[in-house]
Amino acid sequence: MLPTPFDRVRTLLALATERAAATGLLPAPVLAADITLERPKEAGHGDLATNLAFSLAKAARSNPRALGDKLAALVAEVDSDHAIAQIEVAGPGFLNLWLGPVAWHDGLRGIAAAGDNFGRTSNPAPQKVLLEFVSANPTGPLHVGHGRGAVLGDALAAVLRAAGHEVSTEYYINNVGNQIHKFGQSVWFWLRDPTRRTAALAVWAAGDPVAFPEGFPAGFPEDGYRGAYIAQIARDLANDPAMAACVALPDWDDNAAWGAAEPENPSGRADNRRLSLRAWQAMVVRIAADLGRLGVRFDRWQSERALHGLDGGPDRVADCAQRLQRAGWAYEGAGKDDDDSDPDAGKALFFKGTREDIPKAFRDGKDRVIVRSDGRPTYFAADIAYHDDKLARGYTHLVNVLGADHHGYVPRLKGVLVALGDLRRQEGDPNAALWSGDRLEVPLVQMVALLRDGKPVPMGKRSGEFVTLADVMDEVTTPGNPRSGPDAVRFTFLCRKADAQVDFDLEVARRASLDNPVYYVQYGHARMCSILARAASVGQPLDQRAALDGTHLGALRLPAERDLALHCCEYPELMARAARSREPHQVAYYLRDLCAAFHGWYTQGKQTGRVIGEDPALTQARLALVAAAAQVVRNGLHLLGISAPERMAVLAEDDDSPAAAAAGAPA
RNA sequence: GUCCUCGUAGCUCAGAAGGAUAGAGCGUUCGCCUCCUAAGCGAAAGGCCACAGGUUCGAUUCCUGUCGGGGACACCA
Repeated sequence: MLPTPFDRVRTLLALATERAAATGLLPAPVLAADITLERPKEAGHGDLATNLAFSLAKAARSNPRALGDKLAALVAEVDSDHAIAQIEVAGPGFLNLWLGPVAWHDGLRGIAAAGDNFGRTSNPAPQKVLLEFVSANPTGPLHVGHGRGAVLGDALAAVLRAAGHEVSTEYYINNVGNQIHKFGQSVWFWLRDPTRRTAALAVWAAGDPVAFPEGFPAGFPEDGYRGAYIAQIARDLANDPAMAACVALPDWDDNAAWGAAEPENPSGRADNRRLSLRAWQAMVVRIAADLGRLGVRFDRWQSERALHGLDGGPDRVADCAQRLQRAGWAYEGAGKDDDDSDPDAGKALFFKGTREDIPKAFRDGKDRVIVRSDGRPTYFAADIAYHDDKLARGYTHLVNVLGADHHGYVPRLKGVLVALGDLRRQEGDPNAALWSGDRLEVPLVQMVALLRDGKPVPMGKRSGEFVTLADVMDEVTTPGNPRSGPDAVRFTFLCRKADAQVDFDLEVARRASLDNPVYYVQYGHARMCSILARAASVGQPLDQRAALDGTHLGALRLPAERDLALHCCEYPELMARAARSREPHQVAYYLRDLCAAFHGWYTQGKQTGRVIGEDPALTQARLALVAAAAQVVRNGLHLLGISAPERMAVLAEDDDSPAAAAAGAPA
């Protein structure tokens, strides 16, 4: 594979530092991978620039400019191919360099040769990453906030894979506990009263989710789930013969909150249990469908029930809790529920997350309960077992994409990894070093504020009224193009870094216009494709062979052409950066910038000569450049899970009717 | 109260392993299609990078504090 100009220059600079080290100018050479190279914003600063002389000046006991001069001379010595046409020391000590034709020509040839794989690099030190994201409770449909986490996680997985890491994705299903209990109970309420259910569904169908004239139906469980979807699940289950026995029961006891801790009543009433099971499974199916529509698929769905051994197999949650206690990381103690009223009550088991030997960044503010005084394990206990299992499976990096409202949970989880490491050391596990707080990274995803035409869309889970991810995709999809909705949702989320709050304006996302950046990039790709198609239709199709060989590239003379080529060649650089910082949004910004560079060159061509012209060599050279740009944009869009259309339908004219004009006029 | 996070152009946001004159879109103003998509391009205007200290050759970037926006502080998940 042909090196990109970036790789090539890095190699040369590294060679130069080797020579410098050999002559005693530097104490040690620099690795190519450690050299930062950038495309300067300023045209006069060369094609590429590096701050290498700054970073080495101190070690060389020299000043950056003097060192830069020497490095520049050494670079010229080692550059036998003339990949670098000119190199100069500028400003306080930057090395600015201009590329020789061979360097960027080879870059373009490399893109043609790599094709759909351009941007994927093999990594000398691949990380084994387990990426957990979404993991929303299966007690309700996904909303936009989940959608953001889904898009970010999915794009991050793609970026990491492209950068040569080994990635698995997982969704953790919290199918045990109080929330599942409430959820099942809520479904049960509607299931056993068909009359009221039908009436309620009619109210919802009428369009107003909270318009119950007499208030929400009496007897509905306190803190139950009040959404219409609950009644819909009940309706779907109503004809299931297995549910019949459940309907007649006087009260609700699914015991979903249990682990195996109470042998007297280990599993609740079978009929209720079956209902809960059906209900959350139905929800998981719906969640998976919504995610699938968004283009998000998981390698694995991890059931919390399985960790508890509720579906057979060992109870790994209890096992972890016991071992932590044995190792001195958990203790039985008194908490707030521990009063005099019930002397028989057991003691809760606390994880000692406040221990001084936990590094401060991973230390919790207080000890947390992992097994309640009644013997039921908490969510935290299950998560301990889950993360223990993740590391036991050999992953070197655990990445959990979490909503920012869960940030308080992070230190506790990292503290647990420290404890598990110590535990394994005590047990003599040779792999104990794999367990440590810094194995876990938690990119936090900020909230999404949903707007419609600049005004907030009210959301509130308690009232049962909230806008689902599916609703948003529906609203943002343009008729005739089912991909448009998911494309717009994905790109909108990827246009923000994760830890910034985002306003998602339904109107803007639906609009096929410039304030919707996905159209800008897709249009760029379509325009490139239509040029290539046009060339073929006028009898001058791109000569693939010549593009691979770089036969005609010498005909490209404009600075804008070299810039565009170089911009394309930067794609793998960008990918490595995005992977390292876990920031897929960088890809979205890169694509937008690349398209802007292309549009600029294209428009300039109306003066300086269009792509398809009289000179066959120049035409071929420009077509090769366009093809390379199209390849990169396509690869980037596909990486982000967004379609890259080859043509886009021309939009209808704006509505210039008097009514519209009047509406926009000042009053 | 403790902790986390964000404060960059009128608006929405990029940028930073410390580096050259801080960028883009929208909005405003002025230009550019006989043409392979004007869903585009060029230009102008718009900034004490919240504030105050510190670290050093150099800070919008790192550290500390202050002030603002958001969030978290359960035997919920």
